[in-house]
Amino acid sequence: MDDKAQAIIDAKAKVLKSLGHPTRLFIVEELARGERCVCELVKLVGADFSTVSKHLTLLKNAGVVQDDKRGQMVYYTLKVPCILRFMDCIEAVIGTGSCR
Amino acid sequence: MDDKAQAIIDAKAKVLKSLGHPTRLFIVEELARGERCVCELVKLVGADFSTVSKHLTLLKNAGVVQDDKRGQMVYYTLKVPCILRFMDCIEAVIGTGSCR
DNA sequence: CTATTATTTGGCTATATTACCAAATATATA
DNA sequence: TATATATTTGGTAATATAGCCAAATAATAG
Repeated sequence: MDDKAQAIIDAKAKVLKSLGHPTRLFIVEELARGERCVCELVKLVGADFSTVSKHLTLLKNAGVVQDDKRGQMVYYTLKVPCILRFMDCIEAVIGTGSCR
Repeated sequence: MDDKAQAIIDAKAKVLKSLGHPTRLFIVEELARGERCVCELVKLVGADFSTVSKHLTLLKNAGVVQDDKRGQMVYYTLKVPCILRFMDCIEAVIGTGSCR
């Protein structure tokens, strides 16, 4: 397998891995219903603020969510709603395809 | 969140997590092309026999692949081909939905 | 039965992940 | 400015993961 193919596999795996944790998957499914601030997610998840924040950072780094700071709150939204339709969309997440 | 909802999230996360490793994702994509024995996958992956075997066991436990021993060889196949269309199919993987 | 091939399992080490607490930062309000 | 709220960052300990080697199993060939 060449470097490029390997890089694509790695990127896809990273996205999948980011979704492969109960808390993060829960967050993604919650965000599928609309944007949420960190504080709302903290309440829903029931974990420490810092824990939720780190999960969100990881999801952001994977390209799954994006944040928007308004005032003192940070609102997160699903960057790729199609992630709920999924494998079809992994290519789009990593920018090598389109999301239908 | 009640226990049942949590169990569903956990199961989905387990599937996603199983796919969230480059080697395992590679294996899944290779199996999408047809069944392969462990020895073939070992050659393709380029890792130790035991390493590949463990990845396969993990994928099997996640419900993503199934094995079939014929003679001295064990052939693996994708249990849910729709995993390549994906999120749509996660429900099917854990038996709570259908795969189109 | 012995040797060979295919695969899994056990053991071990290095690395990564997760979660919490405490501290730092940023913004808004009194 | 002092204070409160929202969030992130740093530190740390417990747990989980990944990969290799060696040994155990299973099936086949001779």
